[in-house]
Amino acid sequence: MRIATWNVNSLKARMAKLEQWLGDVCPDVVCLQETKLADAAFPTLAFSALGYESAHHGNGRWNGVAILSKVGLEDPQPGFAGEELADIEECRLLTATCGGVRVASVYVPNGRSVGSQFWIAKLEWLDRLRRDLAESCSPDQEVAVCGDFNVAPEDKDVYDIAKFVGATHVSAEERHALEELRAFGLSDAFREVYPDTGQLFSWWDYRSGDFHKGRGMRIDLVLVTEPLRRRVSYALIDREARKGMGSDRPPSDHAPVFVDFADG
DNA sequence: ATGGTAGCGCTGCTA
Repeated sequence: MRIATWNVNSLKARMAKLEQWLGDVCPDVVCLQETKLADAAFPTLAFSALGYESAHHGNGRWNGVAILSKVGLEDPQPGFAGEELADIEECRLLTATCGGVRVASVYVPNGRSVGSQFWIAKLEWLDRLRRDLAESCSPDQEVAVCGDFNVAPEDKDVYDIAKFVGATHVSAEERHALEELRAFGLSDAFREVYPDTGQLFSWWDYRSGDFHKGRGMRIDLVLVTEPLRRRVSYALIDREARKGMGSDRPPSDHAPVFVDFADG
């Protein structure tokens, strides 16, 4: 089973690219972030025509998460368990069961700057995700938490840690919150395949030509429980998909990431 | 270089 995650930075702007990519890479399950769509505008039929069931959780201009699946999609849960849909202001979490795996598509708040109210809210959101996971499933189950975490787990996940002094995405508090989430029993599937390799990034700032200068961060993660960790057979950050499609519109600022799991 | 680009949508916010 191939599980992918991609922050598309507007599904409307990226749909043609995504359709091409789905055909090229054939993932079984895809977690999308930053669809920037309301549920009514989500292209369910287009994905259906490509063989994917889908679920979406979005309310328009910002955020928005989705899951596509070729292996079934059951019990979709928008937001945190028990959270009233009407109370959700920012659509950042969607969970569903796909081919026996409990899959979560997550879009962790950016945090903007260390110490800001938005950064504190980011830490609280990560803690809530940790609690939600602990209450709704077990580390013995097959669980994959995939998405844009807006945290680079280690120094080797940024192009030059010296450039990030005092910056968000690398602070001790953010990394601690991610570690606490992982303490549930989650492994960074990408690191099962590339345990030590640096300079492998999933996001580059649009500005200053950072992609072409190799100035990026690895913040898009596939976190899996032990029954899945044992079966990781391959992983890739698809940099090719971060490139444009020739003369038309720009690419997303994120590259898709996928992980392959051997049959259990 | 306290800049820069992209998306949404029409003003400036978010990233």
